[in-house]
Amino acid sequence: MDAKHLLRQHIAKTVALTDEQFEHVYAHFEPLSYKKGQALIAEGDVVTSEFFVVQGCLKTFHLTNELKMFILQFAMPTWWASDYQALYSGQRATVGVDCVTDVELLRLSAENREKLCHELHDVERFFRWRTNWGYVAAHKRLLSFMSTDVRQRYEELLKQYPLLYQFVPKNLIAAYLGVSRETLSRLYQSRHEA
Amino acid sequence: MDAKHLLRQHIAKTVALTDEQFEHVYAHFEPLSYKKGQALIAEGDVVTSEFFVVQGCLKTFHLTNELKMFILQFAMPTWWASDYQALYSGQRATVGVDCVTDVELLRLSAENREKLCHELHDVERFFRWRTNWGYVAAHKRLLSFMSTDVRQRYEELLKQYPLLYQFVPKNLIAAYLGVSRETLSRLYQSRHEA
DNA sequence: CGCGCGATTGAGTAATTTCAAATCTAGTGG
DNA sequence: CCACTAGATTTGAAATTACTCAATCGCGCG
Repeated sequence: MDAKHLLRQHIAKTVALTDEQFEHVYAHFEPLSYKKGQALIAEGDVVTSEFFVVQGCLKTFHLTNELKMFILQFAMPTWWASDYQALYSGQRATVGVDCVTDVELLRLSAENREKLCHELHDVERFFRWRTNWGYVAAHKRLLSFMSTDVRQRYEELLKQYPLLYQFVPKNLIAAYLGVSRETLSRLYQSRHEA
Repeated sequence: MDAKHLLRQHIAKTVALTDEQFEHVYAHFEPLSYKKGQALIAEGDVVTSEFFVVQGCLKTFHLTNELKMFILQFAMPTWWASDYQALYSGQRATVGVDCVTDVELLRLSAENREKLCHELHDVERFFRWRTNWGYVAAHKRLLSFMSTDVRQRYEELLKQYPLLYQFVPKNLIAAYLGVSRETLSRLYQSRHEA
């Protein structure tokens, strides 16, 4: 699936754009490719864009004391990623975004997003809904983080992304779950036994 | 500040509505009063509305095994609260919303929200931005939950809501921070000493 | 063959939880 | 005004859990 069609379908789930409208919208995106390990946003950056993942996997994360990494989310195809706090407030990035695998993505600047939202009511609606789902996902994750133990979060993660487990190093999984890799290692051993 | 003016000002921070437009919008809200302890949404409910807090304080929370309570957020005046997952997906509520104090609020049904969003592009924009800020806040909280210890989260909470500490029972504070009330109690003792 | 990196294992330590008991506080009725 | 009760808060001590740090294992690559 190429970037254009993927975005087309993704938007179509929320609002119906005519072909011309979509062409106009699409013209405001910039297709980009990155290699595994490259950074799209580093902490401290000024953030001007958000990214729509076409292929591959991104992670958004935060480093404490330059020591421990915490992963807020993995972004798979059709997901969006950025430091939205920085993007909307103009502050410096407090979270980084980089490539877990080689990725193909579409870049949209905040400027273009606002332009499109003004031009087309339907685009504004699309972004409202997209953000809504993001909000719901963030709350779900917060809740899962607060109220369930590591064991359960691990199960949930495997259920949600069966693939992730295969190509993502265990220390990243641990950083997503919020435990040390040693603890994670011990967890899925006892799981395998059961 | 009465409900109408508060909502007016709140919206004005994002978009400029004419008086007639605002009157039209306001007509879709229902002013309501509740007493401390009353539930606006109980887990398992079908959710049809969201709430704009005019006065008082709400909490959104989840109960595990009917035993432990985890508070996702406190909603103060000009904040919105609901189970947005339930509201947008039609599923049953997984989080409850109830009154920490006596509250005055404005109820907006999902139906009316969508109607208004269709009628006025600016209202759609308002809700996009509102949800954006909610999304950012949720991520901030997730990050704070993952990467900082209880002690720091406690300090942050006090800084963010100096008032909260006075009228909210400690067990709710503990449920917000994600620790037992015993641990919280021990924490702010050693803090007082320092 | 050996190096290097990710993953695992072990042992000791630090922090939080749980459960139980003691203490405190505000509101009520006598 | 005081005693009393219910709910909230604090304290203590044992048990659990994850963490750290260090050592070992396993495997791919030069």
